[in-house]
Amino acid sequence: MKYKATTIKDIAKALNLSTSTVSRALRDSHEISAATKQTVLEYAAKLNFQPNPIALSLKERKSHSIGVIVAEIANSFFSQIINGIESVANEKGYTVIISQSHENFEKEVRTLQYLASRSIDGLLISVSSATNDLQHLKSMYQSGLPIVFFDRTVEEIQTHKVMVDNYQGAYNATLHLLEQGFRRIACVANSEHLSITKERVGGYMAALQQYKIEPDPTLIKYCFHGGMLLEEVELAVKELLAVKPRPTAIFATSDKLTTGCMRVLKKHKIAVPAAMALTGFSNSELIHLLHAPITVVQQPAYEMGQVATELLLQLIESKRPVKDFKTKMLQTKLVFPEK
Amino acid sequence: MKYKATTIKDIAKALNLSTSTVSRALRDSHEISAATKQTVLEYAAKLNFQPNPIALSLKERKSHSIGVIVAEIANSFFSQIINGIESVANEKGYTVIISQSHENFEKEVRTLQYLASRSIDGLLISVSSATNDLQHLKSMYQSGLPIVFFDRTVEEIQTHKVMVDNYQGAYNATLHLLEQGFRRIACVANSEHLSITKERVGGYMAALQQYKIEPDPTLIKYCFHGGMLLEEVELAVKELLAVKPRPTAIFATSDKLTTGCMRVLKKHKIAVPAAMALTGFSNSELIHLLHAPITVVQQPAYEMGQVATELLLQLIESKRPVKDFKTKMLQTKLVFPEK
DNA sequence: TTGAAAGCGCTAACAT
DNA sequence: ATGTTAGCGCTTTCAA
Repeated sequence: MKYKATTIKDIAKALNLSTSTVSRALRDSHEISAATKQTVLEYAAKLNFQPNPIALSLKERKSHSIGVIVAEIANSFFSQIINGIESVANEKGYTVIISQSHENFEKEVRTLQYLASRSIDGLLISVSSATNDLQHLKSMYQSGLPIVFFDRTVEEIQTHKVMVDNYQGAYNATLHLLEQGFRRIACVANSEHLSITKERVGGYMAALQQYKIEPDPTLIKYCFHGGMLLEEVELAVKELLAVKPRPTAIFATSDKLTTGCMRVLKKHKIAVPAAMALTGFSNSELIHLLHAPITVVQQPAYEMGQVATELLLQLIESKRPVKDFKTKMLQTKLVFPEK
Repeated sequence: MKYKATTIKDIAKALNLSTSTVSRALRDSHEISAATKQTVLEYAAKLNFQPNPIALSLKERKSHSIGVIVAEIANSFFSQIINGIESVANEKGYTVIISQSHENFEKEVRTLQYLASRSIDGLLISVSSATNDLQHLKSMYQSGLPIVFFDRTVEEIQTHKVMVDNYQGAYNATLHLLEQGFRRIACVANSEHLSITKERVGGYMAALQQYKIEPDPTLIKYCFHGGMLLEEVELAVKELLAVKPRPTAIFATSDKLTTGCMRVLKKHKIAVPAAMALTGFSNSELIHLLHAPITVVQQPAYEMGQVATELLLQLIESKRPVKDFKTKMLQTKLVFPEK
């Protein structure tokens, strides 16, 4: 029951030309007379002719689509990144296919296979918190799929990468707590596998050391599912509350963990910041409306999406194999509560 | 620099068969010997053969992709709907292409054209708050594109529709305010064009009338941009605050408006609910963490996405033109603050 | 300057 | 049961 679009053939027939001539006219070739070109163009415009992208793809062996894998789109940070990705991709004529790993390794592998089966021309990925084995990405990469990592990058694969200065962001946030007088500062971190976790925990520890405080391993809790399961955050916070002497502040290394901690603290009726201060990474637009106004590390998510996409399209459209890979590092911003 | 995938031809050559035989083996045709089928299947599996979806699309004149247009993905309500859409679509082998109108009419028109140019097999849409003219949708529909409307539907186009019982949801929320003793209840509504606006304002008025309160038109404010511009919400709230006697409660008809009102009230240091009660539609997962715990009308967004997609795929895959169109109405839930 | 023909990967009607 | 061929819509040699 689908409408049959006009093809180059229809135009050729109507104008008594060959399909190649019509094609040339539309592609603005030089080997064609101005008059013929004119006729074809006018007729095509009248019929609102649109070249069939699928036929084009088949011919060019390019789908003009790129795949994106994030943990979940219902997360301000990722949805802002996606907006940045789309702004660049659409402008360059690429379709964006968005998939979610839900912080699940098997889902990530399956979703990558799915994207590959849809013939994506390239991939943008922020790996899931459960991803440790990189075989699925390595084999795709080796078979020629251009990949750009953003946010959560991986060491083992040599390609373009875009992230924020996680170390500095975490350092700033922790320093802010220290400057406010907190000394027992705990850290609720994402999965230990992730690049961002190592970098952010590193920044946290550096700030402590700056204040001559020896980082206490019992104050660092890792959440394998990145906060997708509230229970794991609850467990982490509970354990922290049991540590003696009790920590007085928490630094959470991701959006989901920041709001997760908030949720748990509220549930246990622990006032923020009176009984427990809280700060963390977050790009939520509702952050200033939360019952406890907290300071957060904000990432230039939109920009990160744009930069990553530009790099990917460069890879895709490059004639020769690219060997010079860039790692772009953007700056975070410490955002204080609106008074 | 893209990897060249194995094709049916490669297999045929290697096995000394014709492409049609290989094709038949892979498609599990009956007109083929078990032995040959076996050989082909094994070889194909070894090479990890994946049929080229683009070639298939060209052949079948189907892209196996569906377009989705929502106001913005960085909105819990919509991202939950998208999750529902993807769950059904992917299972049935369809790719979902997500686009955002950002509540802008021109963007919606452009994005629809873009989707059409990508040969989508069908469209799921919640129209933008700025959409009044439906020509773009009508002409697509008339030329044969299957469309299912969800959330914000339109009267003029006869097709499947999925939404919640907006009237009842609004009625319940307003009634809740009335039961708490509020009598001067204002309404901050979305664009007047939208189906959801009419229905929700209708439910709001019905609840008032139930309490023998004559709805006061000066207490109803419409936001053309659906709250995308905080200024319009601020203006609405300011105007409401100037009305004498001043309203004591606000019912907001959408997610963006509910949080928008909250933001404005906070900015103007108006305590919620002491100085102004607030309730409204919202699917935000952070709603219970807000500084003022509010009651909200929650929609079964995930389910809405699933139902809409099932209906759309039905339309797409139907052999004969469908004439019997369904309008599915789901129920909302009034969610109270966690104590 | 234009047309004819091949080919991208696959399926299916038509031979054999 | 298997092969040959045409064709989906388009671009691009190669001929004229």
